Amino acid sequence: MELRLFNTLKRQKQQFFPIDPQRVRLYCCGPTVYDRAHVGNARPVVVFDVLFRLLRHFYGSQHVIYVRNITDIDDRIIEAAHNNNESITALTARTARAYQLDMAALGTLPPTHEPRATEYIQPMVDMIMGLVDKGFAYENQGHVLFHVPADPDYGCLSKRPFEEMIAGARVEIAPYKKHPADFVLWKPSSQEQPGWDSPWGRGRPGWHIECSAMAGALLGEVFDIHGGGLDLIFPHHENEIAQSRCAHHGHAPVRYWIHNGFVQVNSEKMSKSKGNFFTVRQLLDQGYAGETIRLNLLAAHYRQPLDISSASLQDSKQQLDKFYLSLQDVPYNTPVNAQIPAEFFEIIGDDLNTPLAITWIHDQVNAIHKAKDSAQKLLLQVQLKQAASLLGILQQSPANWLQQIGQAGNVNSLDADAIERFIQERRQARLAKDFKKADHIRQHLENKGIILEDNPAGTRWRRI
RNA sequence: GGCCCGGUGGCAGAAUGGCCAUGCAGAGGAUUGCAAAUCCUUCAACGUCGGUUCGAUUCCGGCCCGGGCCUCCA
Repeated sequence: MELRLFNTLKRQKQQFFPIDPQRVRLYCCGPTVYDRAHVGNARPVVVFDVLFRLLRHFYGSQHVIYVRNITDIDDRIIEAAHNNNESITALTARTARAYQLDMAALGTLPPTHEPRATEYIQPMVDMIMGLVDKGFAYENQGHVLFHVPADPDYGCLSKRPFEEMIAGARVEIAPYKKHPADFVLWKPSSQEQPGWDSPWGRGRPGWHIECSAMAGALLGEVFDIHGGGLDLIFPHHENEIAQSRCAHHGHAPVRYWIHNGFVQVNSEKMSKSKGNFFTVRQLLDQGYAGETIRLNLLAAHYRQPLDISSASLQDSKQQLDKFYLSLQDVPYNTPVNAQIPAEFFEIIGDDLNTPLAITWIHDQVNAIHKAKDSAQKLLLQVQLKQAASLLGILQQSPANWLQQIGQAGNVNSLDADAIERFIQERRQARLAKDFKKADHIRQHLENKGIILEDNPAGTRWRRI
């Protein structure tokens, strides 16, 4: 399989070659755990999960190392803990756990490593010391700053001309900065603020250094793929590159940078600061299955903006219903020699074209319905499940989806036993040619969100 | 002010220099005791003005509109 990825560094698609096929390494910027994750936060996680699955399939699951950090020290955390009247450790532990549960609900695999920033303070301090020693950073008034003009390659990712970046820009002017673009590696902490001892006194790390330190510690000085949202290109990833390169013998730390577009609400970026967000948990509580949310997040190409709404979620749910309907009655105990068709890899390998992959699924579903014999049908069904596993969907039993999980907003109307009793009653009525009664039962169940489907083998039910 | 994206049928959303995307919705039909599911047929789009070309939704340029980054942000 050929995997091509759009590399932000080059602004074009490039074929992916790992540095070491035995150790394919990727890093994704994880959450700052001060609050629940909203749907926009979930997009890169789901996109990266597809990439992770694809790489595991291709290189072998034990040969892919995926790191996603948890930022558990940050000024927003300090503030939120203060507002909640809660300790920082309690807040971050609670929020990190919620994050893991929310992402698991979306069907994402846990990353190989999930390092916490507070567990990597020493590597950060070491890295900062190295930068100071080499003349890329300086201390001033208890702050340690990265001196941007010292790095001639600064701007290689965001492609911002250095001078123009300053002109008219809203950069923070601080008295301790030599240059307006210099950014904080380490800052002093007051008595109330959390802090760690360092050569520059008690303090805490700046925002960007943690990713450099954790990626360096777990993946090495140079690794394969680094991703995150479009909004991280500047300044976060630009600064990360600068720090890592200058600390690590001038080697660019990452070969392929990939960035996802935003989840939008009414054509505007979903963001905490705008307040136009909803959390993954809220959608789950409204009865949308995690798999529905996941499919919705994969319905547009990852670099395109993606509007999410009750209509788009409903559309995704309906598609999953349709897919699962085609997978009913798969005799899974029958051994099948099936492989994912090459055309599917061509689609998904072309910069993760998930919308086209979903179209492929529709085609496959259509072929299943038209299959001439049961052996061919089974082959197509197994292929479908295998291909869908790379997208992280369609892995549960159709009955489970159609009667429970997929219809979570409707599971309380009638329980399965009651439905079965109605079906038996209707069967008797039909045998007696009492169609009026049979139709009455059908209508009664439909009013409760239960659809009955008669077929030669009997009657099947599902929720809608 | 600087830099960067995008504008496709009623909606969602891909690909593509010349012919069908696909899904939902709509119309008609097949099937069904009635349904559901499924199948078949069908309608319909490429912001705008120029340029390149035998031919452009697709390449180039201007314009209009929307979004984003430059401050925390996935």
